[in-house]
Amino acid sequence: MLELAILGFLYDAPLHGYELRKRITALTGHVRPVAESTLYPAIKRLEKAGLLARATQPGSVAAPRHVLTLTEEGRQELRRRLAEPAQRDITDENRWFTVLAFLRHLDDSAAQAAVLRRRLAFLEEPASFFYDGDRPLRAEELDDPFRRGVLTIARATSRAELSWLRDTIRSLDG
Amino acid sequence: MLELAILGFLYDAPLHGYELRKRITALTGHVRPVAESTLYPAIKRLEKAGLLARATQPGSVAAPRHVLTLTEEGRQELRRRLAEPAQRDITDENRWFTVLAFLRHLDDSAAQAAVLRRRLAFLEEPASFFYDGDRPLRAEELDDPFRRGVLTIARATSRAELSWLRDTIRSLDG
DNA sequence: ACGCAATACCTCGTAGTCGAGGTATCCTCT
DNA sequence: AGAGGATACCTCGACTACGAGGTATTGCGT
Repeated sequence: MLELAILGFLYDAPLHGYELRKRITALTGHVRPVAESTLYPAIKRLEKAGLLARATQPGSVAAPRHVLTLTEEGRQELRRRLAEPAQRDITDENRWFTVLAFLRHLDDSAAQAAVLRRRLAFLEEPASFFYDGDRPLRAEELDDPFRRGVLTIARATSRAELSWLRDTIRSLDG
Repeated sequence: MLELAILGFLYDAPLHGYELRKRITALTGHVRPVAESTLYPAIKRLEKAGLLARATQPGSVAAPRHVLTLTEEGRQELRRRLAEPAQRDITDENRWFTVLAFLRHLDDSAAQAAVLRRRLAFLEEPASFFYDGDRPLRAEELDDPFRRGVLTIARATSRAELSWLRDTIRSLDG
């Protein structure tokens, strides 16, 4: 998820690590903060894998900056990760939002629609958080107000997302 | 999050690992599956920390079961984790839902309301996923349909959750 | 002159997570 | 009789992530 965000932000323009960190913090930081000690090793991983290159620039403000640029492999890798997300990236909302934030970088609208359809299929599966044996429980059947809240919130999200997905898939297809 | 779920399920009744796994899979598995190789070490950690005890029972169906029971420290620890969740548990929806799933185990309704108020405060902060400099962008200002989707969905979730939170806090206070 | 915040990057140890694989029992279907 | 699936638990190596801490520069306020 972090690597996807790095690739996604660099796809638009070269950035140095510190700026990248600010963008990632803005994107997902209020929900899931990213420590510097997670970001810098991730950058090194991607560099080692040949997905990005760094150019040291004398510090415009303070310490020397390492300007990071995606290589052609890096650009391909982003498109590949967007076109074929892991199942995790489809089901986990945090990861899914990261995919959505960069999905415009897929230039093929059929490929974009295919990704949205995977999320649609996931949301259309009958799933609950709470079961009576194998039978999913509805909010109304729960005594616990907090568990009822979970289902109420999840249902509202699901409804909003389903209608957005259907609209967007229709407009990508048409 | 995993440890919280283990403590939460065992708070109600002793279970063996395999059954615990099924319950956790039902609770959060459709979003974020839990591998066995994550669960069993987690059980051992909790056992080593004195939060749970295991009793080997001759296998009723197959291999011998290790029935897991919370110790008094374990029960206290669950209540402590529920009463004072880490900020992560408040902001990350996956973790938050796990807190909610077991919040009924806090016997003090004022303490329950305090936890809900932390979530309320978090949701009431103005935050977006996308910024123009420091200014949070609204869905209408975005050209990108996918990013617009992120904001649309997040806004629907937030609205549903805020109204549920306010209602529930009111009924806990009253 | 001094401290402090912001910029910018880094290392280290620890801990959590995962996939792949292993072991063994019992039951059902063929 | 044998295969396969469910039950039930485990190890191992690799990777990712985190907090704590470190380094160095620039600029602002007092």
